[in-house]
Order: sequence, then C-alpha cells, then structure tokens
Amino acid sequence: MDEQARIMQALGGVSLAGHSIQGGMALPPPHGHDGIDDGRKQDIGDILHQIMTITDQSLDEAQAKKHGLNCHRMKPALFSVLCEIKEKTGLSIRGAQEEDPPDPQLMRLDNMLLAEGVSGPEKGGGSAAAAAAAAASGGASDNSIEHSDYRAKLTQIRQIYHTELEKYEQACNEFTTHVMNLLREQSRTRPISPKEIERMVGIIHRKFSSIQMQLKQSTCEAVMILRSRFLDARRKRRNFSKQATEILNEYFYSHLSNPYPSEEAKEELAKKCSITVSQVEHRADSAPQSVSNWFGNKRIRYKKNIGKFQEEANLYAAKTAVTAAHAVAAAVQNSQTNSPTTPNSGSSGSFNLPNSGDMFLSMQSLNGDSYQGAQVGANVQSQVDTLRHVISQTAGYSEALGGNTMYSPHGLDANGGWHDTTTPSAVISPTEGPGSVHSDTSN
DNA sequence: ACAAATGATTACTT
DNA sequence: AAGTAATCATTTGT
Repeated sequence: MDEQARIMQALGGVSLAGHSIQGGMALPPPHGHDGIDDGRKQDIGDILHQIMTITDQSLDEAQAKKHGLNCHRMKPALFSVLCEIKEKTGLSIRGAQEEDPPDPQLMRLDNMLLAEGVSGPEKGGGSAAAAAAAAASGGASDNSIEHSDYRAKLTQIRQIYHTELEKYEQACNEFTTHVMNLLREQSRTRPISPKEIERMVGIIHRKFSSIQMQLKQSTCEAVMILRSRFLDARRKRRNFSKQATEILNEYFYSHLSNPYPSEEAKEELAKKCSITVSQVEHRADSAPQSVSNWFGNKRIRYKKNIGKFQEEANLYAAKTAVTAAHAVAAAVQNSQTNSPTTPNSGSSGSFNLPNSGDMFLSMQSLNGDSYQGAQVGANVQSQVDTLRHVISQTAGYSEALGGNTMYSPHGLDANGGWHDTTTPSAVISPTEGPGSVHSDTSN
C-alpha cells in the first residue's frame, strides 16, 4: 500500500500547510501598539519563539512545552488574538470549497459494479449460491458448469473488492479520527471551528474515495475481462441432444412445404427441446434463436443437397406417418373435431400456400374418403406433407398419383413453397428412384 | 489426425 | 426484421 502511505503523507502535508502554527497566519509583527512595554514584548516574543520551534522538537519536549504554554498566563490573550485574526481570514478560506459534483466517472463505475452484482447485496456464499443457481435453472447441469465457473470467479472478485473496500474504509476512519484528535488537541492552542474540522474530514474522505475509485476501476476491468472471456467461452457450441434434433426434424419434415415456424412455434419447439435438453443458453431469448438457427441451417443444407437428406426425410416421414395416418383417420371420421396430436398445431396455421389445395385433392383421392371443412384441412396440413412423402416412396401409389410430379416432395419448390431449387427433380428423381422403399409405409 | 456434421455468426438481400 | 448463403469454430465419428 504505497499509495496509501503517499496519500497519508499528502494529507499530513495539507493539514500542516493549512493550519500549522508556523503557517502564514502566524501572528503579525506586534509593532502596531507602542503602549506595550518591552518586558511584555519580550514575553510575547518568547512565547512565539517557543511556538515556532515546537514542531522541531521531540514529542516529549514538545508536549512539555505545550503544557507550559497552555498554562502560561498570556495564553487566553494570545488565544483571543488568534481568534480575531482567524475570523478576518476565515472568509477567504471558506470561499473555495463546498462543491460536491457527483463525479460521473465514479457514478459510472458504481452503476456497473452494481449491475454486475459486485457491489450489490451479497447473494449467499460461494458454493451455496452456485447450487442455488443450478437448482433455479431447472437442472441445466451442462451450461451451469461454465456458468458457475463464471460465478465463482465473480464471487472471487467481489470478495477481493469488498475486503479491499473495507480496508480502505477502515484506514479512512482511522486516519480521520487521528486527524480529529490532533485537531482537537490543537484546538486548545489555536481556534479551530467545527466547520474547519468538517472540511478537513471532507478532504480526507475525498482523498480516500479517489483511492476507492482506483479500486473500483480495476475491479470493473477485472469484471470486464472475465465477462469477455465468458462470452468467448459461451461461443463454444454444444450439439443439441438426440431428442432435440428429433423434435426439430419432425417438425421440419412434417412442414416440408413451409418449414418456417412462426415465433410462437419456435418458442414452443424451443421449450420442448430445452426441457429435455439442457442445451439452451442462459439468455432468455437464445432458445428460440437457436431454433431459428437450426431451421436456417436445415433449410439451406437440405436445399443444398437434398439427396443427402433423403434417408432422413424418409425416416421422419415414416416416423410421423403413423400418427399422421391416425390423425387423418380421426379427422375423416369425425370431421368436426380437429386433432391436436401434432406438435405443429399451433394457432397460427396460415398455410395459404397455393399448392396446398393441390395436395388436398391428392390426399382426398388417395384416401378415397372425402372430408369437408377447410378447418380440418388446415390442421392436417402437416400430415399431408408427411404422407405425401410416404406416398412418394410407394411405387404403386406414386405411379397412381402421377409419379414424378408427385415424387419430388421437394417439388413444392416448383410452386414456390420455399425457394426454388435449381433443377430439383432432374438431379434427384433418377438418382435413387423407388428402389429403396422403406417398407414401413405398408399401409 | 482427419473429415464430416453442426451450431453460431456474419454480410448481404428482400 | 427475417431469410439466405457463406463461413467460422467446435464437436463427433473414423
């Protein structure tokens, strides 16, 4: 703590410069009055001399002399003279002071420390806090490992900050009382107004708060560094769990004609995924964001190389085919009830795609049954996608329905469902053909 | 160790 | 503002 020592010294200097007995306000030469006899003059001169040299002497000596002076018969007179002089000069001293501009820099630092939870209320201790955090985040063990690492470091910083701050506070108080004692002591020899003491205390506090500011600043820096590093760490991606990708893929392939989940749908998907998974990040909005990323990536990658995703598409189509079939069947049987079986059945269906009508027709013809009600149709739309896909694999149906045209489930693009793949069917159709048919779709 | 897969980010477009 | 396309950085599978 060199700094501290330095400041102390500086303060000492201030106090001496401003108030010491040998300062500028020492008694003016007592020429003014001629009526005073020489003996007295001599006396006063002697006293002054003693006062002047008091600081040059050892403490004991000084103490003795001070005592002597205090008991001197001239003391009250001298004191009153000092008071008088002081009163005259007092105004000029008082002029340049008492402004308290709330340092914007300091305020900024304070705000930040508060925001980062460094200077705020202590939230439990170390591991307990981490445990609480883990529990609060719903058992998301994955990310709270990193998170608790961050928190641990933050607590460390906070601890250091607080201990240092306390140290400074203590030192400040100690020094203040010391100075005040000194002043009180001196007030027996010279007049010291309460205002002055106040001012002195103010000066001391200001000096110390500037030290505190340094502390705050470096703490802020540390937090910032920690923060940036944490952010970097957060950049590390963690793969979604199997379940999550299942859910997302299911949605994707059952909405192949329009794989653009609405915000609500995204949130729902995010919820579904993030519940099972602990993947979601800590930011509240990151889960839907991740879903958006996923769909963005999926779309582009699917489009880019549909061939690679065939198998997957088949898989998921087959997977949902059963439920879809059931749903359709249900829908057919009681045309009024809409089945909320599928995840997509969010409120905002909004498939106004021009091609969906076509699909409808094919579905109807396929099923052989007829059902009315656009309502049902809307709800079943997703299954239509799925079924269509399934159908496309069944050679018989495929042909029956017009084969190639139907075959590109991706052929939705032809209608502009979602962007056009350049020569979609040309590449895909002949490649695999109905050769590999997943027999799951037997019905 | 390598390449493929994959989630996130960025720049640009609409 | 949301999407696409390219790219980055990491994870995963071999």
